[in-house]
Amino acid sequence: MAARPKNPPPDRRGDILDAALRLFAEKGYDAATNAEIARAAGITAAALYYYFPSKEELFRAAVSEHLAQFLPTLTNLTRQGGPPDGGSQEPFRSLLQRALAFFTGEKSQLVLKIILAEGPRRPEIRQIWNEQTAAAFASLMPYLAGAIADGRIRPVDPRLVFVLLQGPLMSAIVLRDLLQIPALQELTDEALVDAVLEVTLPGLLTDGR
Amino acid sequence: MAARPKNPPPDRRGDILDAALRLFAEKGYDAATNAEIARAAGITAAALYYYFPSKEELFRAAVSEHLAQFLPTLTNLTRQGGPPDGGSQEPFRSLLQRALAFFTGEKSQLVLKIILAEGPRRPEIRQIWNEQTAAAFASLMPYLAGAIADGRIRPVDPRLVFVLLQGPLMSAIVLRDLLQIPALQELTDEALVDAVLEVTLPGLLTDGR
DNA sequence: TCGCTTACTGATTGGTCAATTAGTATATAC
DNA sequence: GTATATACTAATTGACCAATCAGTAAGCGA
Repeated sequence: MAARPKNPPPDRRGDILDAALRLFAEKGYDAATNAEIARAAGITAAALYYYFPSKEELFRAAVSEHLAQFLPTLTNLTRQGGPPDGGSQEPFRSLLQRALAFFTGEKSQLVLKIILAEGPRRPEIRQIWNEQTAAAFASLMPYLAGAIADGRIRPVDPRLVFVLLQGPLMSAIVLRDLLQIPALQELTDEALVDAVLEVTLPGLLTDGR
Repeated sequence: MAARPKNPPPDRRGDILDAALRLFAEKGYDAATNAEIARAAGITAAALYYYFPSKEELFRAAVSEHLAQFLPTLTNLTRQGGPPDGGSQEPFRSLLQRALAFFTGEKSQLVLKIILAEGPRRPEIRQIWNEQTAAAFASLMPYLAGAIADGRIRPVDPRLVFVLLQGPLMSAIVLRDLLQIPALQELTDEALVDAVLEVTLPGLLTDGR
């Protein structure tokens, strides 16, 4: 009977998007029902259709708008901590630390679960991912290319540099955190970053190790 | 009306498992229907229940038995190509090449899609993955630990060595192949392996670069 | 205070799907 | 050549779920 709520929450739409992101990540698109999402957001299933035209659109909005929230953090990864300076690993330590801290964050992990689960089978999800991360990628490539042009890091394809540095972080996030492989549980973020800095990075810097 | 088939295929169960793996990978567990799987296997949906007690059990069997097929290949990765010998990158080149070739294989990618999609939300899938890959992991760790004990590679936690070498491969498989990020499409397996050998590996070998 | 808009709820519908059941043609054992 | 087990099919059932719809209480501008 209660139609319009007496003390309305300030951001119902945001609440729905948050609930949807969590449930889509935890149970998958099909297994997460409108009723569950609505209940988690404090409304009924029918009310979802007041804010979104379909479950599909709600899904896309949840992924897209949460990814958009990450954009400033991602593009700022290369802007803070200073430029790579002659042979020093400090700017890279800062970059890797903040990148890893970001991707192990709770919200990020929810988004990553969805991207890994639905991305490979949904072109529109891949497109959202590509559009939203393109800016971050586009700021990282000149950062690396510039360091190469200045002779601070060896002339290696910046995309390879990216994969070499980011790969170990991704491996830890997927294997340790998402798949919870027992043998990797004791790996700390610090040890991982240190290892990349001590093992991989020297192979990239022009002054060797 | 046609009940028992006139010329029965030799491995109906295997056909079902193959069809199930493909459809579960392409569409996800919920979106892949019994009817589709059955049709792809050349039978009706009801006949699935002659071979498997439920859709869940079929799913588990498809993942588990296909993973089991990979086991010999995975454990042999460290046995072929020779042991890591003094400062040479050759054994590692062979190891990385074969590992990457394996994981970019068609069947492997189907399994990987399922593991990445369902693993994070299903403990039983993580368990199957852990059980089946534990043997490969258990053969890799002494391989690396032995090389450390012999002083051929630097004393770095073998789990970190694993993550540093495997991470870039995983990054390529996930970002380039599964998420099809445009900027990474031109990355070849060869260039990737070369980069790991030239950049990351020298940081691990005792004689430096 | 009236009328309109906003922000919902409860009930219903149509469709889909996993699972069950009863039946049947083929092969195999004796 | 009959009996029994094997390997299925067609049809049905029950449950669930996305989406729709009619209604309704609260805010709001004139």
